[in-house]
Amino acid sequence: MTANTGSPRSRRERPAKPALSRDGIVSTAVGLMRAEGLGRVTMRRLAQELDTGPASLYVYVRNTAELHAAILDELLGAVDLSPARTPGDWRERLVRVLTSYTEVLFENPGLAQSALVARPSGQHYLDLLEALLSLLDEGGVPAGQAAWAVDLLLQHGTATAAEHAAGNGAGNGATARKGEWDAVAAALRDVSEQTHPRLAALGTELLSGTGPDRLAWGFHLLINGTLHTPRPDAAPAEDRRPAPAPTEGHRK
Amino acid sequence: MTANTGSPRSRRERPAKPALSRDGIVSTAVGLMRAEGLGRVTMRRLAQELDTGPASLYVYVRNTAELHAAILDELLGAVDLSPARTPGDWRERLVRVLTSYTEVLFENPGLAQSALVARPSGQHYLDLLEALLSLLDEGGVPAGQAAWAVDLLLQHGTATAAEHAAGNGAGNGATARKGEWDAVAAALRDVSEQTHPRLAALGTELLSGTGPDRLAWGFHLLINGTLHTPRPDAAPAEDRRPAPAPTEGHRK
DNA sequence: ACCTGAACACCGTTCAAGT
DNA sequence: ACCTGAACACCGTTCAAGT
Repeated sequence: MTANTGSPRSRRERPAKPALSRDGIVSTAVGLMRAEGLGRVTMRRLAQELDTGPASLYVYVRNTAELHAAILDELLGAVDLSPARTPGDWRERLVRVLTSYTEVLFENPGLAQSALVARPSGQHYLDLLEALLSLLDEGGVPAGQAAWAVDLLLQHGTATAAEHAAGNGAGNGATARKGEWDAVAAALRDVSEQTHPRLAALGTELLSGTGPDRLAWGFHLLINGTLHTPRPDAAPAEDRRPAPAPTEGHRK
Repeated sequence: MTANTGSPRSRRERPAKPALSRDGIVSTAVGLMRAEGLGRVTMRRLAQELDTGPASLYVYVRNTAELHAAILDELLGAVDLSPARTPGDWRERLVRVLTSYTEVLFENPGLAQSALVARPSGQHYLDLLEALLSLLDEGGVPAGQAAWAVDLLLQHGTATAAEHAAGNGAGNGATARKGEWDAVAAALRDVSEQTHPRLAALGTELLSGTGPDRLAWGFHLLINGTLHTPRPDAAPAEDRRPAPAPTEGHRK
């Protein structure tokens, strides 16, 4: 109801300068990112897009990190959570959700980098957490382990996506990364059998496998590890229940 | 022998401007970082420190990412690899090495952030890889799994350290992070039992535990997971050896 | 060759002042 | 209150020109 303020006199081209609001700023930021890449989503460029000065944005957003987190939460709306509610092997479904999450970040590795530092805390992020916890519960993972494991699972996806960032968005990505990759590959090739026997034996095995294969392997490894690793604070003996009675569907 | 060039006439204060070299640049960068934080290790500031213009640095360093990677490799010299060569439980020793790695990065979270994108490939990094592989081998982890697991283990340490970065080095860190953390905590507190039952049930359990406890738990989880997760490409049936004959010391 | 001055095209954030 | 012009204090990288 308080939406259409302002006079009917519009400013030339733009479809009437919209009033500033946090949501408006974030959604303009998302659009700008889709159009020009994260590297161009700066306070100054964003302000320009909103036809104002950079200082105005600071009324709604604390800093650039918070802006990035808000953008990310918006993007997380595209994560496919449906596997959490369909039948089938819970591990496979869990990996599907996590892969979807990672794919979203892969499209903007720069955001993944930000996500490690400034976590989102919006609606979509909470939905994602809930879906993951629900799948872990279905798999019979004890609640305490699940609570800590979610972080690890998301961390793996986030970090893997972040690894593909280079510079901050614009085109130079591929070239720069090739340089870095070759550096590691070259270092491994030139390694001495005397000083680094195991490295020499494994050779390029360290860099083998496709991205998706390694990502999925990592998720499976984390899931298996979770099932096999009780928390260090697993309650003092006196307070521990007899046997943590496996939840329905334990180990399938 | 080619070291002391230049005339004896020194420039006022500085102990005679040293000739530029990649090593000199990197070690000056390390010093600058120790003195003023990673946020001040910029091409311009570094050039100033070396008494030259920023353009000169590009003769020796491709870009800022490569500079950061070189700095990191230098710092990795401080990682304690001795547990790889002492007796005792291999898992504990493995975790000790990984913890030492993470601690080095914790002192400069900004570098951890860089490390995800621009991996080091220098001497110290190779030494670290060799030590980790040697411990995994001692634990009877099949070579293929070990080759992939190393990345995951280091990724966990790197990402955990990177999470503590804020801004890019200078003081504002603590304050900024507190804001972010509170945001997640607040979001979790206000979650609805109807829409997010599991989140509501777990509550602050998700954020429980000390940093070191969670870090170590993560490492143990990864190690356990590695032992329980064969690689997807584990060789076609025809080419597979009868039974991967456990290496010496399998499962201790 | 190796080195660099100067320029190009930008940044985040703050604050005093306006409406 | 909400908004902003202008300033402060910086950036990475390139390139033509010097030695």
